[in-house]
Amino acid sequence: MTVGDMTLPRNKSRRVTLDDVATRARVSAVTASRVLRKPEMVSADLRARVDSAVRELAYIPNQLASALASSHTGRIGVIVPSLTNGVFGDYLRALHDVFVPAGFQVLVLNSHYLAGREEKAIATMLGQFPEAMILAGVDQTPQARKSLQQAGIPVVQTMEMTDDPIDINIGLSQRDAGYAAARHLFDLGHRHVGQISAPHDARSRQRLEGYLQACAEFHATPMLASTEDPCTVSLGGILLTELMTRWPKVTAIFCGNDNLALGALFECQRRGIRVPHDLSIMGFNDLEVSACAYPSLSTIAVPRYDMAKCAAEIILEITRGTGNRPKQRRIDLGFRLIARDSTGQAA
Amino acid sequence: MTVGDMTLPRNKSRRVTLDDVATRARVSAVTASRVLRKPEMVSADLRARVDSAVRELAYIPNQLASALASSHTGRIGVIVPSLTNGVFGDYLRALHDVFVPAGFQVLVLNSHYLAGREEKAIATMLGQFPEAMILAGVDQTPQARKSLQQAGIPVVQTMEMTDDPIDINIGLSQRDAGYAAARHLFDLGHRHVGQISAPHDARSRQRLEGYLQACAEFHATPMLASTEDPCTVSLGGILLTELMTRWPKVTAIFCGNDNLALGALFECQRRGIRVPHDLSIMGFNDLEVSACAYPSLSTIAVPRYDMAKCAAEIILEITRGTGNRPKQRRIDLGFRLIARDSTGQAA
DNA sequence: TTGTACGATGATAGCGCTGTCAATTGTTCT
DNA sequence: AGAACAATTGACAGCGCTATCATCGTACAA
Repeated sequence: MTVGDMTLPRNKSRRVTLDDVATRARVSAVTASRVLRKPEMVSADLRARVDSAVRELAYIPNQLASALASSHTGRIGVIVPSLTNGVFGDYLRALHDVFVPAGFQVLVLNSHYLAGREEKAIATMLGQFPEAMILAGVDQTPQARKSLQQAGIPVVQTMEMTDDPIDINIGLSQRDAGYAAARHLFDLGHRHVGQISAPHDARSRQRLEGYLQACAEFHATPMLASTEDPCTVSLGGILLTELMTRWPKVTAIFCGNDNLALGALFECQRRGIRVPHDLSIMGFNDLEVSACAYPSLSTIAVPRYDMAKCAAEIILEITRGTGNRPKQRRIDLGFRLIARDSTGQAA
Repeated sequence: MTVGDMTLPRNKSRRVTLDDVATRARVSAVTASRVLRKPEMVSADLRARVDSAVRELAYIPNQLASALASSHTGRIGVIVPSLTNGVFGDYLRALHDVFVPAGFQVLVLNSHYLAGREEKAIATMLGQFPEAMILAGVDQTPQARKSLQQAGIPVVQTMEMTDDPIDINIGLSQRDAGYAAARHLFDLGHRHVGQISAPHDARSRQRLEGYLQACAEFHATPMLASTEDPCTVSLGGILLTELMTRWPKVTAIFCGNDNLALGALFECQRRGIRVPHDLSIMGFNDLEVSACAYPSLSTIAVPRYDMAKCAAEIILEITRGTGNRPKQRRIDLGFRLIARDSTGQAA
């Protein structure tokens, strides 16, 4: 039997453990552990030995054991209503950009725009002992709120504002943004302004309220088409048709989001409705596609990257820093109206 | 001191543990554990006592400790190159549809189309001790392959086919699909067929090869425009411009994916190029938007939902069933060509 | 030389839970 | 009545890792 054999894992079917690495590097398990966590505390010689043992054995640390022993999971729990919605792409990217370099792991769960699913997702997530939680929206169930508060970790609610945050709240006023979108159309001289939406979440409804407020201010009749179906691009076309059938005089339309706007735009092309000459189309979210559509879509840009980045940085500050919390618990990051070619002066 | 005090967690700042529950219910920790995992093994009396203790203390099991002790995490590791790409929406949905009802938890990590990131993601994931891994693509690094093989868990590579799977392979021939797409254009009589792509992954390159094969068969000159930039809709417009500047005679174009096709379509609208009269556009993936674009986009539909579902079901069979593996390690689920309005006969 | 300080390394004891098997009880059968 | 058995319950020993403190050696001041 060679030395090489001796230092191989004794049990072929067993996973490689830290002890295997330590044995092979002829150091103690503690030292091997230190090489992985605080290399500067170990001499160059041993560090090299351990490093090569790790490589040779293709050792992968057992994070379960590590987390259990250190009561430090290095996990951040994130719950979003949808993974595929372009909005959350930038949002998750920002979280990764901040957390991954800081040595944290981002765990994402999807609530599918359902409060019940969100509550379950929160419970599941808490069972993993995340060091902080980031949520989209502010309408968690009472049960979920209670669990989150008991967990004793930083909790950031994002995407919209609330007067009563669980912990920290970073977002924007969806109502104001909806108002601004509608207002943009009224300011262009339109008096027959419709709205289409697929309101799964409170945020869609708040944007709708903003629209209604603008209608009231301009003494205009609200003209709505909406559905409970999940939001898709083709739905934009369907809702547009529905709206224009009911209110043929519509000259401008505010779409609950850019996907609906895109669907509406295609439907206009299909039906020979010129945009913006015959109909102005306003979107919401400023997805990447909106800028290059033809005509390019006017929309509202929400600071989704910055929102998530801000949330992440605050959590980092609390978690690893001196544990000091931000001065203010509520941060409004605002929004930007982006007027492009799909909206124009009323005839 | 009352009995109530005695049964509260001794340390206020500590999280409630199984021992706290057991103490309060006046049973042993093992029994408390059984009530949670195999209630039928415990008498009704004790079960009730433990249940109420759990509720009163708002006990949340520590999954870390549980997993460490039982070496059964109930987790499925999934690594996708992108979360926002519409393709992976259906894919992840299928995985959830199968795994969540079966009591598994789906952990998703994003490799951002980078082999290095994928290797890291695989390592991270394996550190969580998943009971199976599902990967997109077949081009894992040698190091990653080694780790996966050592892990001794089912590994399913999806989205494309390989002759040398790590374990199980479910997908389709991207090359054949690319060939079919290009062939569709040649069959319509086009002889100047271009291709635009943003080939991050091997799959894009294989589709490109399929295109090149079709070109060779029809004695046509390959006309390519591609970039290393991340794929966006607007990129479709940019690449189309590049292609048509270089080869003005192009009458048909095969786009590496539907996003590029959409961008190309908008660019055509912008420049007054009629689709399909002046230019036929062929996409790939059959995203939701493709069917309702104007004109609707011809494309290749890949069985992304079925692929993931099939992978999930095989894993379930192996993991919980008698451990028997599928008869064949390689499963080709094929693809479908969907001819819509964006492709037409050559003039 | 002796003592002190400090950096590097190791021994030990859990983290919270579950697998295993032993102990206890009650039940049924001969 | 006693044996055999099943149904419950508990004691114990880890899972793989890290926090903590003890130990060792070396360098430096006294």
